[in-house]
Amino acid sequence: MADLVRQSHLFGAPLREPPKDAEILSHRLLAQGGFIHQLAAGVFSLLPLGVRVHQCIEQIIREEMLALGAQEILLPSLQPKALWEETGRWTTIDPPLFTVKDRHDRLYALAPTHEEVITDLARTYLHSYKQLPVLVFQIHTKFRNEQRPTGGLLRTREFTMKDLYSFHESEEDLREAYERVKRAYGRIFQRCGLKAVPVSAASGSIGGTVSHEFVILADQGEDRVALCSSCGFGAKVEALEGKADRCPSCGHTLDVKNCIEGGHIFQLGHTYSDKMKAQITRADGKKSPLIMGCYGIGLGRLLANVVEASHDERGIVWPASIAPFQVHVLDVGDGAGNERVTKAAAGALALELADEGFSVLTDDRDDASPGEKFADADLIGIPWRVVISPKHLTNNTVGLKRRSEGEERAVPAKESLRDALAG
RNA sequence: CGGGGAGUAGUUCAUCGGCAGAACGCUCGGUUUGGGACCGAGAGGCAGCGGGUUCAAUUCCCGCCUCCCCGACCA
Repeated sequence: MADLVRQSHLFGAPLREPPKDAEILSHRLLAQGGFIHQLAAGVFSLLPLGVRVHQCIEQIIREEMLALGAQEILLPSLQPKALWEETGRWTTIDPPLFTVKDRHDRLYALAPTHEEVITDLARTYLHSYKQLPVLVFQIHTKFRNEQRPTGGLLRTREFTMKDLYSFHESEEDLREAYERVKRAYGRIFQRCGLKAVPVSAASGSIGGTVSHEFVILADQGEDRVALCSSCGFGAKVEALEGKADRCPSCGHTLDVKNCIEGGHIFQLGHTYSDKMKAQITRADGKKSPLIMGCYGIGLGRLLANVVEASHDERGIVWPASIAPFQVHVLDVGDGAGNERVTKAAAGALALELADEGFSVLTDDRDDASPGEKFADADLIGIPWRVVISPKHLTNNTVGLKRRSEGEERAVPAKESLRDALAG
């Protein structure tokens, strides 16, 4: 199935000027590039370009989750008040719940996280140690009633999250799974083109004992992390009780740096299973509470983090693994009446590439000048740019340029182009 | 939730008591074409909402709503 989109019909074209409210760089580039559109404070639509990147991230995460042996589920966002009262979080969770009433005045929470619902399922379906360990995950919408959303996609009130929950017979099993998930998280960020490091963190209103955040080092980050250059220790500054100047592990001086949170994993233990009476029968015939872990990554934030980390003065530079398209085909005339021929050649090439399995965006706009097409291509940030012009047609070449590199080079059309794109 | 700022054309912004403006974008015609081209003609507005002052309010006053920024809190 050919994956080909004509830019003349793209829903959500790049804007000449960024929206005035976009101050954070990733917000500006994503909004100007036509990836996202803001509806309300902290509430965004994903336009086709944004959805394509989002889906690439989803796919990477899904692959890593399945590789862990996790099974995909889909849990409801509407959750009855009574369920949240079992853990006490109906009133204590921070930020406070978004709530809605049905026609009978019954109250529901719009789920900010799914520990209650998954624990309810676990106590229904898990009864024996023989079923354990078991890992389940979903990629789904979360609602968080933040006091102040900021930075475009960096902190929103509605967002897509991958949340994974693990169930174990013992704390030891939990720790083993926790380490496996931690490694998978490292791979996820790496595959998305980000360098993220796991550091000790505070558990907040999720609860539990041990937790780690995956943080992305960034000057404009709103959080602070303390790193030890000597032994590799790292912790969120807020998680360090008292002094954040010396490493609690080896005593070396700590470097405090700005960072952005990319993911958070928790060893929950039996906090939720105690409150919700989720128990299994062990080999010795006795009952014990399920031991749980939970693990989250915000997809929109991850997407924004990639833009923060990978851009230049002209626009976004997508890593190939999550780019909205693989190839951007541009036709450029020279004023000698060749537009029709050039456009036809570009259209044909775009279709061929799409038939061969490349995802292709083709800038077929009649009324856009070459400069405008180049500027938009740089802004959108597709890894490969292929230019068809009368000059290239004459020489039987195409202009090939990597978004991440400097100059365009002429390559012989057809096979050479395939080789270059494949390499 | 405290402090600050802002709501006028699709977008970015002028006008600051007296018939609603520009640039860009959009439509039509023509000329252009390798880094955001040009000429001409057009369409496009309850000036966030509600009240008040005034002969007259986009403009002054009051209330509300919304958005942004800085703080305190979070994937």
